[in-house]
Amino acid sequence: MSEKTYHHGDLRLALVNAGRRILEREGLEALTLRACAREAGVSHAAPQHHFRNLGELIAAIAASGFDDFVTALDASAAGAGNADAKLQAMGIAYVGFALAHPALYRIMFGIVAMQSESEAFRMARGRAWDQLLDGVTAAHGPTTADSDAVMIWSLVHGHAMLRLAQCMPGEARSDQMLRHALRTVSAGFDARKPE
Amino acid sequence: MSEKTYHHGDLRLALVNAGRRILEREGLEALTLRACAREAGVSHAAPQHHFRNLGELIAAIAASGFDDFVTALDASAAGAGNADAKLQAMGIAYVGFALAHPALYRIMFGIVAMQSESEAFRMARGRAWDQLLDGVTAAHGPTTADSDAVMIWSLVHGHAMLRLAQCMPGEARSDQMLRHALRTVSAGFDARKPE
DNA sequence: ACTTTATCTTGACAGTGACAAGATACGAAT
DNA sequence: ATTCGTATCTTGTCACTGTCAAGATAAAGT
Repeated sequence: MSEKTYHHGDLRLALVNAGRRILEREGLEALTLRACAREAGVSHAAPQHHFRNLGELIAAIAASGFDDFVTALDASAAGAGNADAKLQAMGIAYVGFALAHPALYRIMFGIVAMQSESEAFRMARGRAWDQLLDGVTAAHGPTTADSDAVMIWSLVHGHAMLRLAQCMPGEARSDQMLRHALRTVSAGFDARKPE
Repeated sequence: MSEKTYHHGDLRLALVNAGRRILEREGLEALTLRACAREAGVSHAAPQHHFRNLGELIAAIAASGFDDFVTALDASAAGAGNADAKLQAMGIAYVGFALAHPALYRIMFGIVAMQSESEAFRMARGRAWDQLLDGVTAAHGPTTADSDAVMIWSLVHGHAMLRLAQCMPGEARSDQMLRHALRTVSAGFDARKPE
């Protein structure tokens, strides 16, 4: 739909998708309002009526990214066995998503989206957090679930960011190092409650 | 020195310091070549002769940030008792530095500096990593020190980034959550080797 | 059918990074 | 000490950006 009419139909969505395409194809610095407008086939000022400024477009792209993110984590958890295996699988999938969509991932946790007041962005990000919290609760109980979830989130997020920043010594072994870290966390949780 | 002569004296350093001042005062998006030139009191094209492009200036600023970073971590470790306490103190100081200099910290781990080919940046970042590796080796032995160091780095880096992105549920308790995480990691390490 | 409103276009403006060409002053060689 | 080469800084320019304003077009409501 939305072919050559004067009114686009759903330009808002088209701009978000155009932005995501640009991100994958050319990276962060190529993501400009005008580039998105070009990619969507509209004039340079058309986005004004759907996003007050560049930050809001970026926030919308980030929200769209979080939707896919949650979907990917869900799928990985569904393919695993017990609760602990699900949590480990989510950790692997978390980093996998970041590595597969580096520019998008950076935007999802960047300042611009954060500083925007987009409610959709906050909701989408909140869903990701809830999903992680559920996974931790299922695997290690609700007692210190929020602290534990923050810890695991920190671990996988930090791991992903460091790899994106090419800080990792021994890039080849980094997948193995991630599994090592996830196992160690699990051991730390279990060591705490003798059970 | 370097008052009102035509030749500045050490414009390169002056630009880096100007950039850091702008970062602290106005944040990331205010950090432009022209703004640094203004802050240093030179014309808009003066930086060309010291940095080929904006990325190289940013890399130099990031390198300067890593220098201070290493100094701060060193100081925190010096103030702690045994090796494990030193490592914990470094973790706290790590996050503390990120929270105290959010814009600088983002640049230090951002794409722009990473994509630059600045050798000084890579060296400064390498020193930070070596310092962390030494701390882990001292506290938990050299057997899996690199994996363990990657894990701790991921944890504190992720924790810092998530707090900068205001992702933390319960901001008030996040310091406590950090200590919780550092203790859990330590417990995980110890649980692995029964000793 | 007419009006109102939302959407898109065209045009403009200041600010940016980068380049080129000219001005200035330091340093080295004579 | 003078001269010359060169590094440094300035001025001017260009394409590009985000944002605003005003006009054109089409959809929706009355």
